[in-house]
Amino acid sequence: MALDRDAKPAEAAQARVDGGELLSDIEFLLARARVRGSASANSALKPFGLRERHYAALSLARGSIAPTQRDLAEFLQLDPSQVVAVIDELQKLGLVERTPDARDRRVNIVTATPKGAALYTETRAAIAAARDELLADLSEAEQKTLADLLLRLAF
Amino acid sequence: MALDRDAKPAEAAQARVDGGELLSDIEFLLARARVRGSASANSALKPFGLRERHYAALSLARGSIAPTQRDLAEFLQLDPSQVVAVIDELQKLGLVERTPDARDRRVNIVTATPKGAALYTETRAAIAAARDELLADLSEAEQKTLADLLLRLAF
DNA sequence: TATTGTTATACTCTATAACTATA
DNA sequence: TATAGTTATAGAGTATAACAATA
Repeated sequence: MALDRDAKPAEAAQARVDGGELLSDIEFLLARARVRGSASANSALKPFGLRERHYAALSLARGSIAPTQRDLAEFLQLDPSQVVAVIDELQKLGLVERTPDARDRRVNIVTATPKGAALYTETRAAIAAARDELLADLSEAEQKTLADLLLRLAF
Repeated sequence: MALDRDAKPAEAAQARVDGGELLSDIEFLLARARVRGSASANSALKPFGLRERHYAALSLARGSIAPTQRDLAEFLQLDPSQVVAVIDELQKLGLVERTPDARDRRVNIVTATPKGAALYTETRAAIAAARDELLADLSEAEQKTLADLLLRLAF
């Protein structure tokens, strides 16, 4: 048996490992925080049969400006071919529609159906509820600060 | 030709798409910021033939407490089988060594070689240089605040 | 000739289960 | 019986190239 090597997994590694420099390494922290964020959102979305990317695409599709698939690819940082798959699935579920642009028939404009808009509202609430737990250690003000800083970093 | 649909890709999507609610969605922002962070770090590491996970493992291996592979798995949130692959590669490059623990011969303790420690210093500087560009829009104080908040979110 | 959406393909990342050697 | 490391495998996620329809 190891001497100081038998504690609970989660905290153990932190106590046992010299994380030193990594713990102030913003890329490492971003990667780790994002894993927690994705897990939180995806777990909230699971009952609805959706994942993060579907939620994000649905959110944009029900916005005030109906996006093209190209717009979705750019904004969501997905390859156009990945957008095809996401929209295929959302369409199969009756949550969005593809409408060819009358002015340029190569273009598909993606809009949420009423069903899609309604489900978006539900899923948004589910994600927000999970988020409360995710961000429990941060005050409201800190959450706001974090979101602001991330927004400036993300774009 | 589209009317308001012809601008440059990057800014275009932001102007053209109603990102509204997503832009205050911390999970979405984390995912996007993390893509930028990983791209920055991986691109800095490319000349050295390493990727983020190798860098992180090397960082821990040259710390004051030599980790076991299990420790690395927990701290880096990698599956033990993935740690095998990472350490295999680092070992093949002569950057780390596996030493069986005398007290428990199942356990491998991972330590950086002098060559590994030296390369770590180099790669760390390369990542820091890339980071300056990544975080150019944030002041020093803001960078510090972001790192602190992420640390609390990440653990 | 260039662009949108699509299909196909491959490569990385992640998750799971089963095996071995040790305990 | 349980654990550390290993192997194998399958599933997501991501990146690239080529194609059809349209501009």
